[in-house]
Amino acid sequence: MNTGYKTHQAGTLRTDLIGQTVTVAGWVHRVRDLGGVIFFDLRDRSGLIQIVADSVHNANIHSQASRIKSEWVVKATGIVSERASKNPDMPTGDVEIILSELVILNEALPPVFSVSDQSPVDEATKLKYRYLDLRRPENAQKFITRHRITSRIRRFLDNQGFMDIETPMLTKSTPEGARDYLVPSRVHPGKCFALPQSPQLFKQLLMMSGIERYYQCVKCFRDEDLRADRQPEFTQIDLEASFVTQEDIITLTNDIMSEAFEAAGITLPETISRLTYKEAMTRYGTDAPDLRFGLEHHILTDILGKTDFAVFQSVTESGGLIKGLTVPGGSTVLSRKTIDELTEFVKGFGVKGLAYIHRRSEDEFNSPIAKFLPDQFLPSFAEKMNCAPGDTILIIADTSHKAVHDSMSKLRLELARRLDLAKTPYALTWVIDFPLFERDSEGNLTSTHHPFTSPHPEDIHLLSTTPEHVRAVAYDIVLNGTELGGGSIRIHDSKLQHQLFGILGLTDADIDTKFGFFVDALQYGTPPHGGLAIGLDRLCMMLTRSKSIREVIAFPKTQNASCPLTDAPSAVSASQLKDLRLKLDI
RNA sequence: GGGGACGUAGUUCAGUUGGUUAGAACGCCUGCCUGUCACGCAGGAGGUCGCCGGUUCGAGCCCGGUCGUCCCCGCCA
Repeated sequence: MNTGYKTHQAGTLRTDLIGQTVTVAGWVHRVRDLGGVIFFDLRDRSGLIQIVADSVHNANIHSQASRIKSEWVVKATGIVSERASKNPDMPTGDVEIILSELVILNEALPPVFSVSDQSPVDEATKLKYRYLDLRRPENAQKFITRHRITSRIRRFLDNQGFMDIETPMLTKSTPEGARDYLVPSRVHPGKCFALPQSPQLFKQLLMMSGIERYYQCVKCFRDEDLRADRQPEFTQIDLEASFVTQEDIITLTNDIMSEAFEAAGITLPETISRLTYKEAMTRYGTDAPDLRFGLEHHILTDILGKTDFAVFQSVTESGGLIKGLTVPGGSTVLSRKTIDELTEFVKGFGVKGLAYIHRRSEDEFNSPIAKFLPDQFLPSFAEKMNCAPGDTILIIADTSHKAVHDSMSKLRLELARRLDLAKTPYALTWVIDFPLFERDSEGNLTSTHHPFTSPHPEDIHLLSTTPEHVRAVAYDIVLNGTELGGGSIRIHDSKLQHQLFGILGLTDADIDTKFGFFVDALQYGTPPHGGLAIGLDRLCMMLTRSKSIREVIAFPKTQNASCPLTDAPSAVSASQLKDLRLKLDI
């Protein structure tokens, strides 16, 4: 980057430039004033270079350099020289610039917090001065990585024949799904646009438009509560293709993952495994399992339901579920206190308790429920559970299957965290064969994925009889227990789409108001099509080993969805409200 | 909507059972210092203990409320 201000990037200077005169420009990172000689590190996006001003060698330049302070913006010219004492910790540590000309481009207030070290800062302060926070090299590096990932994926999709097409940000509110961010229309008093939760309908319309392959790195908006991995506005790598099968999308996405991991300098796991939804729920209790460690669940309803333990009996008789898992080395690692803590932990997910069986040695077991179990039951049970001497079996039983899956899933993660079991840094898996529908809290059928997802061809005959048994051609990709992305093959037949809306309880009038334009379009020659969306922020978060999604978003929101830097959202003027014909009721 | 943690100097934190003048490190200011790289040394400035109210002879500390930040549950097709 050779510009009017600089001949070189600070972090790129090496011994091959010794003897050359260079000009660099950037921020004063850190000053070490020894009196007669001043060292400072100049920082630009590329890194740091040490600059030295010597009072004997050049008294004038030394006196100029004595003024500078942290975060001043300067332009420095001098000869690249080999250092007398090299610094092996710096990429540029073999050389330094002997300062011959210094231009102070801008002075700066002392930074509110240190840019030159990585000391923690309160989140609100950090975000209020995000431009200082982003100067920290470790933080800036995340955006360099994010940029590399994004541009690699774009280039890959370009090469695969995908076209980048923009879709509207001002669009129609859809009542299903997350809460919409609304934008009132001035021209249409009382009516609102919604910001898109995803470009779902538009990308399908693009397939109907004959585009065949579409992608976009696109902002999506959901007005729901935040989490460490959730922001109200986030970016998806959204793609859709015509004349494709589930297998095509999975293969393509595996290649995208390969590109992304490589761009981040991380070796992609050798295998990207596949689980059906049913397997995932049985073995891990969740549709987004973390496969970096074992601790697989076993379903024990049949085995333990017939024992004399009253809890297991009553749970089984009322159609409940019993699950267990084996903790290697548990009888030493899981103290009484730890088990009590874990019991409290699982109670938070709606179950009443946690049973344990320590296998102290080959045939010595220790468990409060042992007395309810038949003679000679434990050794064979332990074999079935892969419970070796020294291991522990943990068991949860409840009438609510969901509570058992939930609590066992969270227990599995908690155990892995406490015992540091995740030895593989990354584990990717596909989860396929999702159910097409699930029941909401009132018992009504709702779409698991979204209402445009194609039913599994083998299950279409079940639509009218037992819809909850219908599988969808829907697939999620899961990285370390986090859902990274998901998609489906869509319905391209308007009659089937109509039938599905009907099963979801939509009347013809509902369909017409909400999706009329879409159902219309389906009838004009829709190709078979399908696609997927990858959460780019989450992907970058995981590939940069960040603790929060905020670290890979340049200007993120706080947990209450506000921005300390701009103070958004903020009150608007009476005249703005008047233009929109809005009256506040607060 | 709910549960939990936190809020003290510019920054990060300590602050004992409620008791005289609230401390440390880094940063900042002044001076000294020619090979540092977290430079070093000496000195100095810097506080509405988030805010409001209460209890008390007395509150950074106890109680209530409120605001802010984080984590989680609900929510996120």
